[in-house]
Amino acid sequence: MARLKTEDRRKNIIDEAVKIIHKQGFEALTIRELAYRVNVTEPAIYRHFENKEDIILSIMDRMNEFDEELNRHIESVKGKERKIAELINFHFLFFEKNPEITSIIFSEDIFRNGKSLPDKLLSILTHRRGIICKVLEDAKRSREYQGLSSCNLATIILGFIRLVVLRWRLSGFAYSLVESGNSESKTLLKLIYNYGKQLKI
Amino acid sequence: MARLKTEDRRKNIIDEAVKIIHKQGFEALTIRELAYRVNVTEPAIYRHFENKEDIILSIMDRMNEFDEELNRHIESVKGKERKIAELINFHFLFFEKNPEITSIIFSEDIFRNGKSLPDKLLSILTHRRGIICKVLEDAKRSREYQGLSSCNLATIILGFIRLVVLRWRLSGFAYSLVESGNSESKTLLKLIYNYGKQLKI
DNA sequence: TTTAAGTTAGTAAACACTAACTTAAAAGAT
DNA sequence: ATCTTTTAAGTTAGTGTTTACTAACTTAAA
Repeated sequence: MARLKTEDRRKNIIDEAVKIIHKQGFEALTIRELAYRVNVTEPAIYRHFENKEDIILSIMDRMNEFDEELNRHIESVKGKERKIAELINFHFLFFEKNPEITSIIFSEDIFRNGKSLPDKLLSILTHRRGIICKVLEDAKRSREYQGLSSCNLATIILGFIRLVVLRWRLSGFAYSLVESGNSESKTLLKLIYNYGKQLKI
Repeated sequence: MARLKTEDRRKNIIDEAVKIIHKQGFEALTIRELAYRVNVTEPAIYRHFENKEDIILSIMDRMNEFDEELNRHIESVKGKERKIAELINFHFLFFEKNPEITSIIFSEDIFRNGKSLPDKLLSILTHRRGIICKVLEDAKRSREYQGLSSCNLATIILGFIRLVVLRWRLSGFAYSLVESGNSESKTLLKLIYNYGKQLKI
């Protein structure tokens, strides 16, 4: 059996764990299934993780992938005009390219049990919301939109994105999220961008 | 042991099942826990339900409670002016009054496994979306709003509501959903209602 | 007396995990 | 470069508990 250093094996295990959740649902994430997918025996898993909760905490850390990309995106649109449209599009692009991560990001019930999972989840979601609010404040400062509360707008935008993604997931990822999502978002963008124009009159 | 007719016992069992999911999460819904809560032994459960999946299908039927109330609400606002605002408020009122049902309605992953669960879920969600679209078409016909696609608007509104409710749930139902939700929805209503006004100019 | 709901006493399988043993790979010695 | 020792990753062989569920028996209610 080819041995991996614990760093690499941990990544290998979490990669497979995410795949299992994505394809079969959280209930299928057993140590047995995981060991099978990783091609080691069950006890080998415990060489790298203390227990199952430890594994799930590491799965949650995968959400950081998204947050990192989100921050990169935010840096890349500084100075651009339609930051909101770009932000929405970024979400759809990212998720379409990484469907597996939607099985973690949009499945709050997975992380409900355990000692430290709920707190960690709340912290992650709060932090991300903060990022979006800041983007919207930036957009507001550069007059991309006016007269609206940034954080309330964040709720509208994020809620919209979540539902569009959920429908895509429930369809079995059966169509292009980017096309469908951006088509639907025209209405939301219309509302936001034209609200500013109306206020100018 | 006081015996109930199967009709009553089934209701008793599903009531308790919903409570378990709400308080402890889906994972806690074992036949053992359920029997304990109902005050019968495990095999007694099987007098009334074929198997666990049968139980879960019946839990899903509880979503009909909401849809029935939704239809009642729709009937009661016919002819009124701000149907959209009323609709959003209805959601928050209903969920605040029935927090347990949010543990079913907003937990798609629960219903992921099993032979018939995913299809049933999709059917329920599609049907409900259809209802909301119709309400919005009605509102459009009575010029409550203009220039927007009803179904895209439904996505925006439903997505918003879902996220507001999710945050309430994650807070441990720690504040008034009606107050908080309606406060946040002012921005969305502003967008929708003012868009119509802008088009008139 | 009959029926149907409830019980006791299991069943097979799965679950998360441990202890002791094995061995591949890295580190150290020559 | 080669050999030896050490380390850490992987294995076999379990453990105790829980899970969904069944068969046969009991009993409340019609």
